[in-house]
Amino acid sequence: MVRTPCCEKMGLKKGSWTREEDQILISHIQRYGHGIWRALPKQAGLLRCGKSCRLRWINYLSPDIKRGKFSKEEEEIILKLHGILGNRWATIATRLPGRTDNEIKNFWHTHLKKRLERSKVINTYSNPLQEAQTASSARTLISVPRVAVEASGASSSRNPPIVGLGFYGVASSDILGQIIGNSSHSRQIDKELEFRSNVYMNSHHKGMKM
DNA sequence: AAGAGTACCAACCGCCACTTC
DNA sequence: GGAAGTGGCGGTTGGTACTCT
Repeated sequence: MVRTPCCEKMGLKKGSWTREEDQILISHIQRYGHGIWRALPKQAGLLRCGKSCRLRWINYLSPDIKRGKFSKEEEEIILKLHGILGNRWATIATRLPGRTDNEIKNFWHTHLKKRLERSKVINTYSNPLQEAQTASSARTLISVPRVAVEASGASSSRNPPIVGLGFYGVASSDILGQIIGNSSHSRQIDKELEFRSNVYMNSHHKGMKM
């Protein structure tokens, strides 16, 4: 299918947003709502493409957004959910009110990823045998269902097979088996992941209260 | 003081899923 | 059923601020 370009390149502004542009966007959305994003810039009198407006609003201008540093608790939630869900920033963001997928993604790449890598290195040096055993057992659990899922067409660039070690190995024998047998694969995998992250969040909150 | 290297984050791009006709 | 339009997502980039030498 041939797609029309997101925006006509001619005359549309790119790069950082100015205060004036922000104000125009905010007041337009407050007055009329965003409606169809692609039509919004023209209606609001902005020389931006709809996508750019949407991103700006969702990630920075929306009143629901919580700015500032991530708390320890938030960090922990991101780490755990990333272990379960992989790079599904949007799904992870739904568990962190006020945080956007972009913010979480940036935070992951600039802080948590490095920290995780560092701790991995430390663990490897401190206990290489255990590391090797863990990796090997993880492969055993993961390899079979992953191959099957891929062969069945359940994986895609949007929903790649999950490589996080969280619950995936546990899921391999029962639920994934059922999923592989069905036709609407990725949705079910999503639901499964959704469920598991909910389970985590519930247990996490219970744990926090204790 | 200044240049180089690094960290951070806002924004863009391309792709895919969903909806509408 | 399929083409076309739109929204949303994740990966990546580019600019700026900060730190180090």
